Amino acid sequence: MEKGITSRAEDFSQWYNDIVMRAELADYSPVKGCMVIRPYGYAIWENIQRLLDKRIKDAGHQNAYFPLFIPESFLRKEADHVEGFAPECAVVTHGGGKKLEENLYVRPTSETIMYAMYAKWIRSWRDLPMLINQWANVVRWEMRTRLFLRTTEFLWQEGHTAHATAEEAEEETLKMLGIYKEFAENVLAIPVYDGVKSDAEKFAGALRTYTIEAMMQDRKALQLGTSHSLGQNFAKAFDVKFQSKEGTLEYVWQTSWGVSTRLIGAVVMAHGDDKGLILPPRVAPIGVVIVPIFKDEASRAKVLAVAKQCKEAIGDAATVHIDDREQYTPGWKFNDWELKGVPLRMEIGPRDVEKQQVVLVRRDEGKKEIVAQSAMKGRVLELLDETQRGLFERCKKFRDDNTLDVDDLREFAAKMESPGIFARSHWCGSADCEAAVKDQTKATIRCIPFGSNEEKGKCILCGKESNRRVIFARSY
RNA sequence: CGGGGCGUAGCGCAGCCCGGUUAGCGCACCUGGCUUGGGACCAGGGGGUCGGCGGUUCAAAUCCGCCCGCCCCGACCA
Repeated sequence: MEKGITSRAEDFSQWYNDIVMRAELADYSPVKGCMVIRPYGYAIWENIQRLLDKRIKDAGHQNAYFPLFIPESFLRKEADHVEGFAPECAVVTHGGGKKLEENLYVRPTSETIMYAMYAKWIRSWRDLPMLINQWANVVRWEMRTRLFLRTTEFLWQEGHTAHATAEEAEEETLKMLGIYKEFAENVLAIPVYDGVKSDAEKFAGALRTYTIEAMMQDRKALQLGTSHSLGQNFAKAFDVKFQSKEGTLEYVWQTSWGVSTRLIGAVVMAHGDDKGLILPPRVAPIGVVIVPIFKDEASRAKVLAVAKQCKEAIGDAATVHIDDREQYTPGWKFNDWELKGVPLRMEIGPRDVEKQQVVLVRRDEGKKEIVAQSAMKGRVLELLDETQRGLFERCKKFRDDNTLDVDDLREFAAKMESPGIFARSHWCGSADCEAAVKDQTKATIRCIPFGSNEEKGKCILCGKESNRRVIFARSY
């Protein structure tokens, strides 16, 4: 393995690519714009899936699977939707050597194919709410791709629900956004701003789009997840109706929400350092790596025996890996596991065997700590916990320190350029002002945040009355 | 699609300007030895359509033309 990763300060984009490739999360594929998720990266995704899937199911949803192909006519049924997605779709025109009667679109998202089925399945208010989630791949023919952040094909989950009332659908939309926020903060250790998107940024076909937005270490924003209040737009397009208790025929109110493999990119850019990845313990494929150190066959046997005892003692409380590769020196392994972002390293050498102790080193802080073997398990779990919390706190402080109230456009533009910020600024609500700000500063409205107090002010661009601040940033 | 850069061993590169031994170096890989508390060392070894096609020439990685691919920067986006 080659030494040296581009530093974040030197070139953040290059650093990101170096980490993803060198930590063996993903690799470029023979297909342009597509990536191969390698075993170590996929293990992170599996952890994300497992932990998020539990939350989705606990909230009452069931998993199902719908087809990859969508008839062209389905996509065309909702005007905004087709306008938003059709240009970036892959289209199948031939099958079995023959031209198809109707083109099939490879799903860019599954609203249309799913709601065509909902129309069959929903008859009565008793069938509601319908709460279905799907784990799937989708394809969007993006111009420029970046590993995990934007690839032609990506993996995600998409939840799609149907409700009897607007209120219930709205409640569901916000509930799922809340689950995403809790997941991002407690599992990925990434603090997020939650709020609503401006009309310009909302999902094609939605009434409203809610979002969680995080700050990466280059101070750019990354949208981690969205939850859409679809209203009755799709219900009307797909004729999804139910008979109410009162006997009337009503269109359902719908929601959809999703997060993708982009979350892995977020973890890299939120926590990593110049040595490599730093994984939050809750999603790390390996929580603790034991590096044995020995001089000869005799010490080797003793050290490995103690390593195995430690692994067994920890049991299911954390995932432990013993790195007993013989062709590498301990120093090489230290660097390798730091690159891979394993949150906690345990060193065991002849001295430690002698004194019945182990050496523990947190990945994020790098300080060595000697612990008696008798106290090892408790301390390991404590340190994993502290790492999980520490990563969140560090990330939150960075974000908060770089989130500023800005009321002057010149200052706004200057700070967007360098060092880059989340600007809390007033906005009059007009799409023209929003577009002009983007044009002049490359910053977009990430969200109109929840929980911000009403406050009189003047639009950052036009100076007209505004009654709240919104968050502007440059984004991925 | 516009701008920039790059294609030589698995990876990173030198050689090209100024054509001429057997195409070279570092890392990785294989064998053996010796080592292991922050990226060890020694010896031996395997691996190449020099991105592709065509042209110039006695002779092309090197000069010329066309094509292809990839990466980075913009417009579009989870």
